[in-house]
Amino acid sequence: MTAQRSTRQRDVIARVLEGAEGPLAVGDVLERAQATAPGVGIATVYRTLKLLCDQGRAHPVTLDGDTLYEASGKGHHHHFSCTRCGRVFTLHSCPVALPSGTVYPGGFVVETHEVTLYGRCPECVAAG
Amino acid sequence: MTAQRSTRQRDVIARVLEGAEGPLAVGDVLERAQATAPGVGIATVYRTLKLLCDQGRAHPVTLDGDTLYEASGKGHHHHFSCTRCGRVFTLHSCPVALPSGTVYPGGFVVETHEVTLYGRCPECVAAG
DNA sequence: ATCCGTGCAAAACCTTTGCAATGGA
DNA sequence: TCCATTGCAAAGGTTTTGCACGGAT
Repeated sequence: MTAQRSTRQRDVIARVLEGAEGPLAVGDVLERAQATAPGVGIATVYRTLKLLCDQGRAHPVTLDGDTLYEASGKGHHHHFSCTRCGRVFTLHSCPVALPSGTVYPGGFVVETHEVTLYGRCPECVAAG
Repeated sequence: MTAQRSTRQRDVIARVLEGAEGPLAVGDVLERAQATAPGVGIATVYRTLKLLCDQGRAHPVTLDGDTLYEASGKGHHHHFSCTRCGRVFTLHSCPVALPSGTVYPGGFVVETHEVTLYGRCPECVAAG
């Protein structure tokens, strides 16, 4: 077991994920982290994200080919990807009823599921 | 509108996608295309996949961080990823009822959706 | 005969890694 | 003090692009 040190960079990056409105791309994390801690390097962001994922404090979400990261422990949820502005939002209601153990037609035993909705976010709907 | 030419490479690549048992990675497409047309370059595969996607004849699927491609026109379907053997299956029934235009809680206007189920495929269930 | 499409190699990206310097415990 | 962590830059891997040749119309 390696000793973990608490550093300003790690705290800032963890806080960026926790305070986000949805999963963030590495570049977004870097940008937001730099707003609080100028000088943070991209390598640190990658290393810290990997660390947080290994610790189970965050996890990757691949959406539309991009790998995004979000903090764990926010309960069961899904994502909405805006086809106009590209932002990804977290949805707290779930459109499917597939409890673990459900047998899907064809004999597939479902353990978990992921749902992603695509469309216009409220702001983009308002913007026409 | 640019004129489209029919070439051996494009035909072969399109046929590879259409004949696949599920979505394929770029490397798989290259490998299978070369079995029929030796000498096909990776750049042509990328360019042709992009072309087919633009034409709506194929589309990308990102699964577990990898970008895979599959032929279009196989109807509305989703994917089941087996957590034991890693294979991806196509599911022809849909567990969500979200027609285009549905307004989701929060004011999100849904255009399309993607669902991926994870669990044990029939074979892996049988294998214990 | 056009000029689009191809293969090759270089370029552009994204992510990881090596290393000396920094800073937490 | 020790050594994990950092920033930089170089290395790796993947995808895209520039260019001259080949092939479809």
